[in-house]
Amino acid sequence: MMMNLRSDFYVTTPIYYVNDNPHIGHAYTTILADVLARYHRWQGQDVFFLTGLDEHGQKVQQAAQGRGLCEQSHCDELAASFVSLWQKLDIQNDDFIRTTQKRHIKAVQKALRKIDEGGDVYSSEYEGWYSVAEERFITQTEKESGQFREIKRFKERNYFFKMSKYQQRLIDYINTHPGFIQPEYRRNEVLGFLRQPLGDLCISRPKARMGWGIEIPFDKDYVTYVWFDALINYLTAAGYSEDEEKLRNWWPASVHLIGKDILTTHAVYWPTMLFALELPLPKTIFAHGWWLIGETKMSKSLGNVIDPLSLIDQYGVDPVRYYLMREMVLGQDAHFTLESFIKRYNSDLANDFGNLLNRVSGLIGKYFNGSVPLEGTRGTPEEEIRTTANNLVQKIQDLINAMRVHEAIEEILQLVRQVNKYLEVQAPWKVAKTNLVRAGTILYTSTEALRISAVLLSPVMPGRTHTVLDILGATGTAPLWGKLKAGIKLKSHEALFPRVET
RNA sequence: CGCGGGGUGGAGCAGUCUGGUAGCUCGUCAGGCUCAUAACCUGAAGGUCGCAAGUUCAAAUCUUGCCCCCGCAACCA
Repeated sequence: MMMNLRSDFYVTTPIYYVNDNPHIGHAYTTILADVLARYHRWQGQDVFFLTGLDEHGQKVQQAAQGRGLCEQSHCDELAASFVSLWQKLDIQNDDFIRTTQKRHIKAVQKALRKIDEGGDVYSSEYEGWYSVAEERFITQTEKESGQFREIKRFKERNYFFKMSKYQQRLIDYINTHPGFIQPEYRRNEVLGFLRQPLGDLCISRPKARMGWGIEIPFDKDYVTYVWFDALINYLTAAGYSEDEEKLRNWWPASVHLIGKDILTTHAVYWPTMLFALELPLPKTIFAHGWWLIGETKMSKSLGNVIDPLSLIDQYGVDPVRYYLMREMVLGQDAHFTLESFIKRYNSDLANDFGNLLNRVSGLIGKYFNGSVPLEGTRGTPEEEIRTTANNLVQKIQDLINAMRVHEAIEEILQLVRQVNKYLEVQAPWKVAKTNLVRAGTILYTSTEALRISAVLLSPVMPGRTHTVLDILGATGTAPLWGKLKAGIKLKSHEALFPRVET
């Protein structure tokens, strides 16, 4: 990974289009960004985590009209629903950009002027098939698909960005920067795409047809088209229009998280735009897969289609964050089912992690009056646990830097399982009857390993891990072996993750 | 032959680059333990590693051919 050449970390989600309410896809990307941001903060880096909304365009205009609202009111309402979801999901973003904000309008117009002055913009008549029903141009293939109504031959003057000019430069860049587009097979897809001659990008819409957008600074009859508007947001928030100092600090972004559907726009349009703007390219563009809800027909007939977000109210936000992060395999699609959620919840969180807390706190309560015992002399089994825990810290950092979140989580759970096994073998409930000092060593070791697991899991489950650390009297401590203080009275508690009976 | 990814015990994945007893989680069965959220621990059953041929002392791993699944293929968030 070549992501961390600097000590700071700028992570973005796509800006979400406000023609509909937020769904699991939005939630997933944003949680992933939040988890990465928290891990990097925890590593001591300065972090800038950006998310936001794309509020311009025809579909927003239509959605607003359909609800009998003006565009801005419609956007404000949906913005509120996104913000409240982020609160519910424990998202700690540093900025929330909306493309209707003044700073963004300034940034887009500045960028348009810049590429125009650079000679990369021209105006031209575009002729093609136009679907009146869809209110957009369609391709020949789409026309032949028969899925579009009221098709007309249509001619329109528009502004174009000379994207084709940068094709070879982009190919060279991708070839010399292996980590730029991830996962690797997405990079190959982009390179495959770039084997065809690249066209130029239409970046305008006449106001007469679509007025809800940012006016083009050199032609008052036009607004800029969605993608040109949207992509610039990553620059706006980094200070492009109003703070050169800030821009130098944060640009280029460390990682743009995106869904696989918007790979081309981010891996082709955006880099060529940045070339034209004479700005460096983001270090990494990472495309993840999609959540499929159940198994289509099967789950429908079983009546199992549920809104994943509704699980938050029932099970809490941490298990939902955990499930989404653990279940999605790098870059691939994942299946969301209630069954797999409960399985994951019970086996990992209730049986392994939560139950370990109950075991150690119960034993310490019984044999040490609730106070953390002295570590004493470590034997071979204790050194094994300690070594695993110490090595785990570095391993987790490496996995996170490599964007392998689900593997990082699995590694932490391996430690938890190892400690459960260790307890079984050492049986402190037997040892305590003859050798209390030795029992103390066993329990200190187990508790300390649990504490380190909780610290390492905290970016994924900030709430419940904080509860664990609070019970152990160890909030804010580092994942270094020995930070757990002997003599601390454990707080009483309920089951951390009550088992879900099925 | 458009480009690319993949096919590993019932399920989901790792291992393939750097050939050499096929690993993890869940599930199933049997036992153990009893501190714990009927949790935990141990053991077992279960795989011709898509098919075929080749290279090699040795192939899931390298080569070739074939079959099947999936993604991408431009202005559509």
